[in-house]
Amino acid sequence: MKMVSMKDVSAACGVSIATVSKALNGQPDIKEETREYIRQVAKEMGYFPNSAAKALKTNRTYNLGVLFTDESRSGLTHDYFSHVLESFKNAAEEKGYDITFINSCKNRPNKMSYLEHARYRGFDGVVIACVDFDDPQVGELVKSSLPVVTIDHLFNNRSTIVSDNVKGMRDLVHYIYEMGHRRIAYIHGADSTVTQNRLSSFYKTCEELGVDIPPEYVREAPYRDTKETYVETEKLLDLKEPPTCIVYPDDFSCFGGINAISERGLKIPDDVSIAGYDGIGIAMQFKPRLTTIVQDTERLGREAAKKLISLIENPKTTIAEQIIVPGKVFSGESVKKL
Amino acid sequence: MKMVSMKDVSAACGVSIATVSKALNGQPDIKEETREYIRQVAKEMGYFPNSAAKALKTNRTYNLGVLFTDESRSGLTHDYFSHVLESFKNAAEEKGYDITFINSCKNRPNKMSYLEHARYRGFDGVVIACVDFDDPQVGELVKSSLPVVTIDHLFNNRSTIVSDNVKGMRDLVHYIYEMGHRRIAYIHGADSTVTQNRLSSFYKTCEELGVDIPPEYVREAPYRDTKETYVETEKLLDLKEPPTCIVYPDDFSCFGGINAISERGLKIPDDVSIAGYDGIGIAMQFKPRLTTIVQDTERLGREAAKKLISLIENPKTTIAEQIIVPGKVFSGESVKKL
DNA sequence: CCTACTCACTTAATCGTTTTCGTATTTTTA
DNA sequence: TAAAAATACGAAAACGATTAAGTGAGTAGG
Repeated sequence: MKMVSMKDVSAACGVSIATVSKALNGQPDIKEETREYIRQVAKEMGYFPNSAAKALKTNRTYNLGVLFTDESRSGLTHDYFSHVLESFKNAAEEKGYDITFINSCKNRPNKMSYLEHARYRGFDGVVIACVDFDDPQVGELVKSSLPVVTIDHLFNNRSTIVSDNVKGMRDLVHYIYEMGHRRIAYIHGADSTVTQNRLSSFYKTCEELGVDIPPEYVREAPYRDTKETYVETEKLLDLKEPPTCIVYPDDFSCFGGINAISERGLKIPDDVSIAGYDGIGIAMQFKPRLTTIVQDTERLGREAAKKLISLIENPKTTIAEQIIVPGKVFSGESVKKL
Repeated sequence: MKMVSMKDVSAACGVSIATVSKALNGQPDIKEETREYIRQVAKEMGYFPNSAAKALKTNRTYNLGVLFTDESRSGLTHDYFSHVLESFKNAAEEKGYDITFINSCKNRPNKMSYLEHARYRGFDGVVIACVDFDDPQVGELVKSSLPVVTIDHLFNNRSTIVSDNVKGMRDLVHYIYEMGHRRIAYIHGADSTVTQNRLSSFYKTCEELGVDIPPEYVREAPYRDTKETYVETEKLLDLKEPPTCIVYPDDFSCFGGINAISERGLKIPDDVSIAGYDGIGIAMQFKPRLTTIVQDTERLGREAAKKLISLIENPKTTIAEQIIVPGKVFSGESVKKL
């Protein structure tokens, strides 16, 4: 099926191609009735612009690149990031942008770097999340002249949208403290900006509250790994003085802890309290509902899109900044009042 | 930053643009040493093709459109479909295709239909999943001349990849039957092809097995809705002869049932058995692990990509067919041996 | 009535490729 | 050795849009 082009419309209207272009794009030097007529005919003929031709001429694709992979290869199936992406996508679409994935170069037959891929496709801008930020290819992308917004990781001179992990962890610890807990353990995720922020905030808040955290209360398990949290939870429960509350890397990995706890015949929260991080749907619906920090994924995605598009459309006046999106304590039933 | 084009390469090499194009594309009428030289120079100069120009000329974008929305607006955050999409994406990338979302037209400023959007972007093909298949816009897309593959829904003359819901439900019912259950309830999802297949398979299998299903054992709740399954589960438990096993629309919605059951002080599976459908990670890890049908999302996505690309690259020899991907019973601990 | 503007449109170049059709040179064939 | 055929490359026209510059008709001003 042949696409109808401006040429066809111009022929049908008896005007030049330029006139059609201007009429359709709302240029001022076209008489109102001519414009209406052309629009009418174009519509009837089923005309739609050809994005490739438009992009070639204008150097604008109205297409945004999305770099969304992580070491655990969870990609789109990652609860947190899929929500952020969904929101990013909706916000971008509202402004007339489409989104395309920048792919893992290893998959590519002709292997391009992320940056090369972005240039090849002519993305107007790029959003980076959930990746290994130490990857040199990511660095290349960030240092390029493309508009870039990162999520949950700060680069020099770049805009970033971060979930407020410092305040989040702080609020969570405060909540737990106020519920009367003093023996608080934290199984934190693998090393990353996010983890560092949460961890240091955990220590700092505990110190402020005068809560002493023995070294064996702080352990590590990868994000979203129930097997590891299962093991670490066992170790915590085996301590001669076990914690009264355990904070997990994220909601998903909580379930590993829940398994370990209930296998010992212990009840949550009566015998042990637990808390997660993220606010994924299931954790907040399943009884006992999980006490957690709900990250505002909707806003994270929306702000990222807004910032990126602003960077694209008003490069002069848009400043690189860090936008911090607060989360909220969801007080489920998994932390007991002591 | 200026992109280096073939023109630049041709100037640097002292050959014509045509020669550069041919050399880079492996056309046969270029001397081997010239080709090597041009390739070398192009590489050094950091040349990369411009996809828009290429697409304009060849009418091939190596970009696939993905239509992935559903009435509950869960979009990317849908467990099942995000897994299928992830796999589709990986398979497509391996063959050199990128993927771009076809968006919900309501978001578009200049509202295009799905088909118009697909034509505008020049997608080589389109995959459709998780949408309201009765939407006239979807119909328009399916009836168009674009290569189309649908997931979990069959259209005339189109290729589709379906999860084998008939066999899946059959296997699940058989498993439950063999565990000794005779009073089996089924809370099915909202009406759709998927639901119809599962439901009729449920009835048929029960009949074959000589299991009588009283009408009040079959209820409806939307997919992924824990509140509704909670309510329906209560109704089932209130029956004078409650079921010994309840099958839910999907794993996620199972958790609504789990809540209802444990709130009554009943234990799973000792007092009531339950089963889900999907095989989402959490359900299979959390104790008692859920008995469910694991849909082969990896294969669904992969087959969809394979079929779509085949349709694009070998339109003559590729036939429209229905590819049925079987699932597997995951026998967790949520169905008790009676 | 002549000049100077506007207005509304057209001409033509251009974006970066691909591809058809030449054409000049070399190689093969009779 | 002359004609035919193969080889290696170039010129130029597209693809579908945008846009600067140009043009002719109508209007305004003096």
